[in-house]
Amino acid sequence: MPRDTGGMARTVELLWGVRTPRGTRGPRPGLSVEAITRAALAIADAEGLGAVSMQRVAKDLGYTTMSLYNYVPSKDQLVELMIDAATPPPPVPEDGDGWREEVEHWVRATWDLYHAHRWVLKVPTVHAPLGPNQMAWFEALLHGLSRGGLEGAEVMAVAQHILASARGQAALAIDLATGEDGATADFGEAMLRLATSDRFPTLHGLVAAAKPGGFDVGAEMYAGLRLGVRLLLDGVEGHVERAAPSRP
Amino acid sequence: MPRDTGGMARTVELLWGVRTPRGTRGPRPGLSVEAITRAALAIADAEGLGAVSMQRVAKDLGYTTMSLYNYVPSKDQLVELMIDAATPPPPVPEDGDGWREEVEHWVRATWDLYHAHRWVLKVPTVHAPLGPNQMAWFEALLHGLSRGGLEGAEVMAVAQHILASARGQAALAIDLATGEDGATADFGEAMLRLATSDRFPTLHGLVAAAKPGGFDVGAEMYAGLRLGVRLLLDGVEGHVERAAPSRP
DNA sequence: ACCGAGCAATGTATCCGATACAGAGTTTTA
DNA sequence: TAAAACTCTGTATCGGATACATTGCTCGGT
Repeated sequence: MPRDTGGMARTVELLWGVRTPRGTRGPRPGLSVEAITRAALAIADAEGLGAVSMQRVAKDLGYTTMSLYNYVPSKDQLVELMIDAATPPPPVPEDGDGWREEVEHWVRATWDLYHAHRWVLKVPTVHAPLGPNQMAWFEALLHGLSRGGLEGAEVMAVAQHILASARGQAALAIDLATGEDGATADFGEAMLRLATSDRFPTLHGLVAAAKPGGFDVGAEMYAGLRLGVRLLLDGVEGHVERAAPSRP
Repeated sequence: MPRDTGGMARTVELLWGVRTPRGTRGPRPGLSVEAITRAALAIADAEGLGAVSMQRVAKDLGYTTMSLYNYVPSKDQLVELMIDAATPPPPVPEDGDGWREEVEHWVRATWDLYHAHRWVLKVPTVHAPLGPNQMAWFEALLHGLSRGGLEGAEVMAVAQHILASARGQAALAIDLATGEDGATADFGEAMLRLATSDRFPTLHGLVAAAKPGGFDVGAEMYAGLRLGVRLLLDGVEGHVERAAPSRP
């Protein structure tokens, strides 16, 4: 259990660069939060989260391990920073797009984002988007959704719903595609052998039906995500119409 | 990076109790996979995943750390076992229930389940439900959904969608409620301060609107989850009707 | 009964990784 | 120009996972 190396206040400070204005004394700093974050991010992108250790980051930067602690209070915080740093500006909605298209583009972009930084999905603790970039990304989703006509709290609920789905599907897809954790390619085999028709009738049926021919897990799962989102948005439309039948 | 302590084959073996029939020789085993799993589970439930170490589990059982490795090839595998062990038999659909009710009950049960074992949401790598209990739980969802009239692959897609949402919402709710990782109660405050109306107009609006009065995060978020699921199921209904308008 | 194969438990040792702490050297400011 | 405020460094501690060698059962075959 990591100690209270600052709590949320500190995290936020770091994420938003509101660093307590350290005096102008002492030697010229050779490092910076940004440099450290960048280095860590590079490692994670290239070799996975497991390869990111304070020692490793420091070595890549040509400094001592402990020097990092002058800028970042703990590794957990560093990971926090990495996540935000991995998040680019959100997709810009195209001019003619309806709100549904805007949302669907967002979903696609999110899918791609997770694929570009698979390690993000391995970070255990997930909280609300705290950093500026994460927040901006989420804001983009809210923007699209809010055009759909939902009431305040509903927008938030549906947004979280979509975010969770995207994340979950991406995580699964990546896990199935990359045979990392031991959940490997021979997954279908095991499924078929284990999901016997007596104990798991529905599952068995589905797996058996899907069996014919190896298939592209990624594409398959993205299609699934897409379908889910579409159905959800259908539901949203219906809901909005029902609530406010006063529309031209 | 944990070595290949068995791969999925081994994992599955363990989860399903298909242990290679170890000869009948040698001293009477004092431990068992089940006992170890139970002990670990108890620790996690009581003190969180962070408190679970091989040393700790062994100590609780009154054995040496290394003796555990006679039964469980690695800690990762143990966690896998814990997750499956934490999953009880799925909710049984009540007789008069329509398929939507069945699904919604499932969602509720899942929500409760995650709350009963918060640590599960902190396990980084998530794969398809592999263990028998996990599989049974998922099967229950598939069962409900399949009654809705979706086509094979669609059932799977929507099921994963729902599972991901439930998991995501629960994770967030728990994270906000439990001030664990540093994301603490003063969350709303920070939100308001950071989500300025110029950079995050929509978010700002929503947060500001929701502000009046502290509120029950848990209830609030469950309502959100529920709404999302309902809208999704609305979408499913529409989709099914559209696809097969031939129904009494 | 007897012996050796096969296995359970132990104890010890290694190898990280995070992070506390105590200098040593560098600027700045009073 | 000395003290203050820092940045880096080096070293040390504290877990945690897990390899390995050892000890001592216990059973199956004689």
